[in-house]
This record gives sequence, C-alpha cells and structure tokens, in this order.
Amino acid sequence: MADSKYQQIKSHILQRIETGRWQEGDAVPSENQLAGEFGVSRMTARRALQELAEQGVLQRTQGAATCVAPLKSQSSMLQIRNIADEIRERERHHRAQVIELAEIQADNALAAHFALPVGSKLYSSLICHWQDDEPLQLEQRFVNPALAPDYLKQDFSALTPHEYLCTAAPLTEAEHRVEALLADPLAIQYLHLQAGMPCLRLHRTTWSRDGVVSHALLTHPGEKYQLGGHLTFVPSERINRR
Amino acid sequence: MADSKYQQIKSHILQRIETGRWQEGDAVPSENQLAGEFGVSRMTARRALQELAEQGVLQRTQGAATCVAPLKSQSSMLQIRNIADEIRERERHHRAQVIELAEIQADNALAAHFALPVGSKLYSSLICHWQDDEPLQLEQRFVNPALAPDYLKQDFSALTPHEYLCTAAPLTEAEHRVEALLADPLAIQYLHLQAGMPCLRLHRTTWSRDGVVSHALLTHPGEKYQLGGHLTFVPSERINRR
DNA sequence: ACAAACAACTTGTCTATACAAGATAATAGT
DNA sequence: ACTATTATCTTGTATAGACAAGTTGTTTGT
Repeated sequence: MADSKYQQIKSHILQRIETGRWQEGDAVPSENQLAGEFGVSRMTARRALQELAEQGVLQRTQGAATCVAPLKSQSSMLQIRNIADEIRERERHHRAQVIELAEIQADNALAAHFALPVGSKLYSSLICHWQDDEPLQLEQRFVNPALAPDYLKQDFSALTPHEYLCTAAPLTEAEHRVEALLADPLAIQYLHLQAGMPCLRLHRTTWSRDGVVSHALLTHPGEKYQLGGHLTFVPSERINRR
Repeated sequence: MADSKYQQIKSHILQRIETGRWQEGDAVPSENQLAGEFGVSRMTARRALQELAEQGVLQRTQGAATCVAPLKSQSSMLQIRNIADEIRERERHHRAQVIELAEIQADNALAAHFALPVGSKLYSSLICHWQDDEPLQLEQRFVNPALAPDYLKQDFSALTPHEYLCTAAPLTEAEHRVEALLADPLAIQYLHLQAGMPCLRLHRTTWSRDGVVSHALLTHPGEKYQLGGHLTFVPSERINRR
C-alpha cells in the first residue's frame, strides 16, 4: 500500500516547500543528491523533480539547478485581469480615485457571501478607475478582515486592491457573475453617466486557501467590456499540491 | 537541429490523429511496437506516449492499451456552458424556438470576424431559448459554411447549435466579450422586454483548428447571468499538439 | 587585469534490462 | 456449459550506465 518511491520523494520535497524550509528561489537537491539520500537511482529521483516541475512547483534549468518556483507563478492557473494592467497595456494612463475606505458590518447578503455571521466586521472600499481623463470602472469591494487585516492601511492610488490582495492572500479560486443594469446613483455620480444608461457589472468573488477573501462589484459604463483578451473557460479546481 | 527521438514519435502520433487515420477510441501502437518501428528503446517510445497522455491526447490503462482520447474530453480544456444544459441542470424545461435559419452575405464586421472576404457566404440562425414558459436567451449566430457545411440542415429544436458545432468542428479556442445594452427591437420582440430595459449580451467567437467556426451574440434579458458556476479564467492558448 | 581554456558540476536524452501489476484471451478441468 | 488456471499481452516502476548539452567557477596563459 506504500507509495512508489518517486511519489515518496515528491511528497518529501513538497513538505519541505510547504513548511517553508525551502523558500521560493532556493535550489533543491540535485538529482544525484536525491538519489543518494533516498537510495534510489538517478532516474527515479529525476522523475520526482520532473513531475514537480511540470506541476509548476519547481523550475529547472539545464546545466544549472532545480529551484523552488515563485509562488506567484501559480497565477498561470488563475489569471484575473487587473484593470490597471489592462489600461497600461493599452498605453493609456491609469489613475485610481479612492472615494471611500471604511469598516462596515455585514448585512445578510454579504454575510452569506463570506460565510460569516450577520453583523461581522468587513472592510469596504469604493474606488473609481480612470483611463486618461475618462472614468472606466467603479470598483466596490468588500474584504474579509481575517484574511487581509491591513487592507484599510493600503494606498490604493499606488497599488490596486486586487494587486494587494494577491500578495496578502494568494488566490486559489474565483467566481464571476455578470449583470446588466441601469446606471444606479453611484454609477451616475462617479462614472459620469445619465439615468437610463446601461451598465455592465462584474461580480467577482475570490477565495484563498482559508476562505473567501473578497467580493467585488466592478461596474463599467456603456458597452463592450472585454473579458481579458482571449480567454478559455476551464472548470476551477483548488490548487492541490498532493 | 533535429528533434529528439521522443519528440519525433510524438509528432508522428499526433499527425496520425489529426489526419483522422487514428480515430478517437482507437488503440495506438504499444510501447514495444513503437520502439520497434522507430528503432528506439521502449523507454523512449514510452516517454512519447506518456507525455501525450498527460496532455490529454491519449488515454492509457495499465494492462490494456493506449487509446486516442475522445476529443470531447478536451472539454476539460475548454468548457463552454450550454444554455440547454444549464436549464436542464436547474430542472427546468428547455425549448428552442427557431426563428430564422438562412444563408447571408458577410458585411464588413462579420467578414473581419471570420477573416473572410466581404460578401462571403455565411450561415445565420436566430433562436430563442425558453426556460419553461419564459424566454431566457436570444441566440443570434453566424457560422462558417466551410467548417460546418450542414449547419442549415440541422434541427435546432432538438440539438442546440453549440452542441452541433462541437461535433462538427471540435473547439480549440474561444473568446468572450460581454456587453450591456438597452433592449433592441429583436430583444423586445422575442424576449418580451420593453424599451429602455437593460440587456446583457455575450459575444462568443469559437475557433477550431481550421479557423473561426462561429460567432454568436447571446442576449439575456434582465440581470445576473451567471458565467457557468465556479470558473477560473486562464489565458487561452491554441491547443498545440506539437 | 583580462580572456581563453578547463574541470566540475548540473539537467536532458537514450539504452537495455528487470520485475510488478493489470487486462485479456486461450486453455484445461470440472 | 461453466469455471479456474495459465500464458501472454499491455502499462507501470525501477535500475545502472552512457553520453550530450548547458552553467559556473577555477585555473591558466597572455
């Protein structure tokens, strides 16, 4: 019932990485070293390293070494477009206007989203993203204080909430919902719309390993918000390193 | 400059599959056979099969054989929700009302979408999808006749266009764009809306290996169209079997 | 001080062999 | 006719060895 040898070596390496004993960027033992330590042939040790590299846990370079891959490179599994990046890619100027930053109490709907009791403390932010001198997105966001305790201390004119949250609580999963609606008072005020104009709202909930990190309502004026260039949809899975 | 041996074998297998010589479900040569044919060791032939299996091109079962994986199982790579499935999953009754089915000539915009000359022949369909006795989606679709020549002969009250196209031209890539707009005349008529109501329109372009298969405008009345349950967004890539 | 050559590593490809484990079809015993 | 065994396929794991190819640090020659 015991695992095969290369599986054991894989587990061993993963454990060292997850406990932080081998940090990202560190070189892990070479094929020959592992072979020696575990009393297996080089090809068996190699297989362990190889498969972990394919999973994106390790990075190998011929001639050099095998290193622990940077954790953010798991964003290859979960790439969520960042409005600031998008604007910058179009060679336009991005500016974030922080309208509100507060601590609130979860109402029924929010509590349900975060799987927390009604009345729980939540952080809330309202930010308007400008492209050049045109308001492009109104970002209303609610954040789980347990998973991002320093949220309110951030300067979101420099770093978008999404960028900050990615560093604070690595994403493992996300859910999106799209809604068309008529401009509401907030949209009218900050996106410079008129009553009766259609808006597009993207609801985005993000998870990290320990639960719901954030729930965002991203409201776009007018039409045709492109969902991040060429995209394919794949069923989500928790990142599982086992 | 020559590819490594296992790469050559991989290419050979992929070619046989793509040309249809080895159909899905067929068994491909065993490791030993390949080793013999190519004059390599079994471990080298094995590596080719192994990597193709990891890519999802082949399916291996110990003791039995290695078979060409069903192409539709690539839906793990590219899962696009089907309105009919969605409705059935909610245990509601789905009905497709075929409004129009015609051959048209591509205007500028359509021609650009399909990378075809202006005036090229295209197939067009207009279908309204009902959930129970409520119109839920208006599907306006344009199809490349070269890739789905029998499109107009289908009975779309039985099989949705999307389902049919999946069998006619296996998808390799898709692009989505979301738009919020005010109900247009078609939406008002078929989705039973009133002027001034917001609509959500999903633009979906799908590719197969040989080019753009179809361009669809999926218009939803009202609000909150869920983009297929839990989803993660990943950068698309052409399925590249080389 | 600088550059070329070298040695000592690393990972990448490949071979030939061995045995284990699962699937399948033929065979033998009842 | 049916079951159990067996032989023979398959894939899966593992070994020990060889050479290629890329990286890095050291040494050597100028």
